[in-house]
Amino acid sequence: MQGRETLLQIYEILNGHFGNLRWWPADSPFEVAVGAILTQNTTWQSVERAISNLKSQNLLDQKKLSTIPDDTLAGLIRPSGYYRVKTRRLKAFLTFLNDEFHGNLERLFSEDLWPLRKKLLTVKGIGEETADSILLYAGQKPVFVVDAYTRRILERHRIIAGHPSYADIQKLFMDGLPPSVPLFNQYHALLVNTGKQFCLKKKPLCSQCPLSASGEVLLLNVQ
DNA sequence: CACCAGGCAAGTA
DNA sequence: TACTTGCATGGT
Repeated sequence: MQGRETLLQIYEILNGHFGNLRWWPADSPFEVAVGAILTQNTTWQSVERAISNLKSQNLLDQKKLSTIPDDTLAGLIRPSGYYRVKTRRLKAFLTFLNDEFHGNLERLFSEDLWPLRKKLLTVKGIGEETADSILLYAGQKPVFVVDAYTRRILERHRIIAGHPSYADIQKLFMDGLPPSVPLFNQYHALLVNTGKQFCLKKKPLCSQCPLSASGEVLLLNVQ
């Protein structure tokens, strides 16, 4: 598995195109964690409405959010879609936070990355991407976030073939890059921006994508 | 009208 | 392990 040069090469191309994205704007790590759950299979724009509703009621903290009725919470996060499911998921996370870490995110993030990741994955409603988003963007842990855009971009550019698992793709990046939080943060942001602009499901504007336009050879097959 | 979005869990084979 | 389905609002 070579890849190190290629992955850094891709990063440089995208970074040159988009610049610093300063991603996951939020006022607190707690807001990041809530946003990570709300954004599941949903546009960020929709999530912002939900977050805005919570903020307007001053509910965006661990204590208040865990005590308000499910129906109230559901009504507020409605614009983000799957609002009943996401209500359960938020409550499950808050319960987990209360039970295991005295409701304290600082305490949660004081644990080591991989054991903590494993614990997060036991929470119903927190899967790999959500866990990694929380760990990286809220907890400043050096873990690479893989999402639908990441997979699609890599497939379209034939950097991966077949159907590698989340763990396979994550390993590709983490073996091929230095474990830097700012790097992982910006890289994932770049991939999402690239996906939104050039690699949509129905409109693959690959010819206009910076990766195609660069003329670089980006062939790298995993496995 | 159809299709998609920064997933996940539970069920089935 | 590898599919399939339900969840739901809001934008194109």
